[in-house]
Amino acid sequence: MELSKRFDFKTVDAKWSKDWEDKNLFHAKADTGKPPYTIVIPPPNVTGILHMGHALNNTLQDIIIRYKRMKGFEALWMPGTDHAGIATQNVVEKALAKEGKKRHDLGREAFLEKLWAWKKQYGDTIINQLKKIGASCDWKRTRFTMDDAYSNAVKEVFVRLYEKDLIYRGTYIINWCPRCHTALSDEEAEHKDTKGHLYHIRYPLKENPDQFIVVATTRPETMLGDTAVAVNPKDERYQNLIGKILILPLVNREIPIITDELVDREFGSGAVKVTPAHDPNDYQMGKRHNLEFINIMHPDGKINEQGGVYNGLDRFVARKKILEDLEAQGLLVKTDDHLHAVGHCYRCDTVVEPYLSKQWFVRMTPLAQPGIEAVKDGRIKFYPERWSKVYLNWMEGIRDWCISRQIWWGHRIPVWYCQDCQMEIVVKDTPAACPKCHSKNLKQDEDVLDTWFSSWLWPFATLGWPQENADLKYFYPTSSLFTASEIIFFWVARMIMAGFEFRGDIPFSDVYIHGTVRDAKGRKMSKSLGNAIDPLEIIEEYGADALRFSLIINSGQDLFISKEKFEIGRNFANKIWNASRLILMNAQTIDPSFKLSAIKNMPDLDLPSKWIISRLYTTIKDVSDAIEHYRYSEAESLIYEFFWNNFCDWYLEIIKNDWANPTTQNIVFKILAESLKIIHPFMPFVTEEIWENIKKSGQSELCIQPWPTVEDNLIDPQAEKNMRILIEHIVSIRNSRAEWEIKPNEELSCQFASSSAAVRNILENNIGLLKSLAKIKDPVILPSLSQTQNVIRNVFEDSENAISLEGVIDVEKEKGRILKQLDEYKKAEQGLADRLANAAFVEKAPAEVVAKDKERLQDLQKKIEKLQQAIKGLI
RNA sequence: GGGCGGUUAGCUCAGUUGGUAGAGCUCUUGACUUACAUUCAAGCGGCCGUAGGUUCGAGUCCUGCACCGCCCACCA
Repeated sequence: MELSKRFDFKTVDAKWSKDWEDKNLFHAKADTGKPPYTIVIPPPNVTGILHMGHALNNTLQDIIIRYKRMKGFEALWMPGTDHAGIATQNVVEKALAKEGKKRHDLGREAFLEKLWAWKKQYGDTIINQLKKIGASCDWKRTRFTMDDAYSNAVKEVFVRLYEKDLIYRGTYIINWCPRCHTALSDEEAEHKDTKGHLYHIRYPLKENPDQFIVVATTRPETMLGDTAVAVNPKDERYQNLIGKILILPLVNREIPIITDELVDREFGSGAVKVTPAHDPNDYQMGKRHNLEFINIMHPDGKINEQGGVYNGLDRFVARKKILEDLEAQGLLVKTDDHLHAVGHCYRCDTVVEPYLSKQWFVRMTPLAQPGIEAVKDGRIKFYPERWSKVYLNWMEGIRDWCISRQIWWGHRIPVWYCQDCQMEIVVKDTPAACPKCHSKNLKQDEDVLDTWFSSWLWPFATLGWPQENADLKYFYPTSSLFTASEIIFFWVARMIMAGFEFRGDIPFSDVYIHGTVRDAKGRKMSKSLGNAIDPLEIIEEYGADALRFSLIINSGQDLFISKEKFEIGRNFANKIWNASRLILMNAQTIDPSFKLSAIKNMPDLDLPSKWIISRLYTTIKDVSDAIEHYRYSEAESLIYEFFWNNFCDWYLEIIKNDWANPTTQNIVFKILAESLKIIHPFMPFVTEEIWENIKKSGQSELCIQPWPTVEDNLIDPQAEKNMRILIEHIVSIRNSRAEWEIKPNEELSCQFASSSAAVRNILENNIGLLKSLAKIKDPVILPSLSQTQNVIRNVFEDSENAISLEGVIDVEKEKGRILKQLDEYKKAEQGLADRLANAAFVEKAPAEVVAKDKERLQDLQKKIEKLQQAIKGLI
């Protein structure tokens, strides 16, 4: 048994990915008798490759699913990908554009073929990348949101909601992306603060063209569609103008001055131009006042024939031209700088246009109700808890969801229109004839559904719904969901609604919201900014374990990542590897039946062994607890501290000369084995590889080993405390050695001085350890400098090797240090004394606290006394 | 305009029921001690953003303020 000199993660990672998959170790079956634990992956888009956010997201899921698997759950992690409607269509269109083609050149069918080819390629790439980071998904179950079975679920849902009158079709103002040529939901329009201008424009009165009303607008081009001007009914300034007719400049349309509560008297001029077809507020006003709705734009954002001379101009070109024309006519009063929120397409960043069009909507208010209650009463919990507030705010003010998209890649809306009687037929499968007039002249709706209209079914559609099969019954509801905060509205909230609507229950009980991965400057990582660190590059250079460990240890809140941050993971993997090498080199006679619990209470077991065993189980306990509470970075810190600082830096050093002892070998070996188990969820590859070399013959892979159980008698707080005292003294001896340069062959007598008999006892019982680790023949315990002086004087006084203390100690430096320390002690002493003199404190504070303070005070006084002596000795 | 998060060592961050501040990196000093230089030993370095309040005692609880960041929102 021997490990190679270096941890060769490249071959090791690939080897275990393959082994786990070949042996089907992550396949979960229904009704195994074990309790189920289920996670569904947030399906990555098939647009491209995995980024750092995916690496984080999937590592978090992998940690808990590996943990639960080892804990004895039937752990299912459902993998898959999302067709990501607009996003994917956009990237394929871009690729097509390079060939100088547009999607309409190909036609719908041929274009969709291209998309499926793309999906095949990138879907596979993404799955492979997930495997590379070590994701222990049930790969045989890999789903895609446009699989046949999945599409069936989508259609089922559409029909059901339609039949309950929760889906309707209507003409409303929606967010329109002129570049993607499609409607967007409210969530898909990202509002960004944008520097713009507020233009003040004169609209002349019909009865007297020399009289004006001034309106303020940020989008002057929309005036082509104005059908009124509104003022607040209480605005004194405009009382005499209400009801009068204006002549709309450039267009010469007659429009009335109306009143509406919506108008803010303070803003701008207090008069608003009303464009019912191009602004959501104006739309409301238009409805209220029965105004005309004039659509002035083509779907691509160019002005249409309603725009008169501006016909054919792009909206922004038209804006410029209109301003010039108004200026020329003396109608542009002034232009102010103005910061305002402008909606942008979340997929292509084009400025969205509020646009009047006929779309399909889902009525959300009735769906939201059970989802609100479930979070309020704790059936669904958010981690961290504060996100539940964000969720509830959105749910309580929810608005109807525009679900139709004018693109080709997606689930086609299952609605047919009879061309003869205009009947609207909503059914899952293509109808043969119109049920009303029996016409066969039917035409399917051209649109597809919002990509989230399929994603919101993910937790149960992946398990086979609408069929009530064994998987669904066993694995659903799922256990936890891991995602980023950006996705709460798009996906989490809607999954909860779908869960209740179609399964009558929560879809998952815990929602863990992790931070966003940013660069060192705090900017979001993105391809366009060029600041993205590719997880695959990190894997290539440092290995997947290093990537995982480093990401998680930084994952408390948002992550500020630079390349150097991955060194900690690389170094830790290296440490684990080398410690294992050392152990395998030295531990040759292992008793397979050896148990730590059996020897733990052996009376002659040395303190360090008692200590490390206790530390191991304390760590196991704390790590388990941290994982259960979604405190992953804390779990890693605990592991790191235990394995590196306790096990490697202390225990392995302590037993350095004791390898021949079979008990030592057994202990070390067992501690390594148990450590590997708890490290495995975080760093699966390196631990699995080492396990391969230390496991008993016939034992299976580490990833399906049981999680270590903690028996309370394995934890020994007293041993941990004693060892801490010992370590403190060893450290102080090391330091003093460095100061006084005592040569190795010099004999020093051993003297213990400690305020506490218990401590002295510990030291005396471990004199051997003190000697070996302090690396001098007889160690000197240094409670104070003066005492040390005495020791040294006593030893060397009569000897010809006597050394002068002044010669080896920098007296001034030492004095300075002691004075500083003395000062601190005195301050602390004063504080404590004051407190103890305070009658209220002694009376009100818990007795133990008072007692502790008294003890501390005595301790301090002793220390001060010693230091004062030391100072005398120096002078 | 509303809501949320942050402000602790030069940097990145821990700090879980309030009890005299912790880690990693950086820097400085020492060690090539054959498991590991992706290492080991040690040192330097903090009135815990600011002003108040509660308390015997506040990084920790309450209030105001400042700065940074995020989310939501129909002031055109």
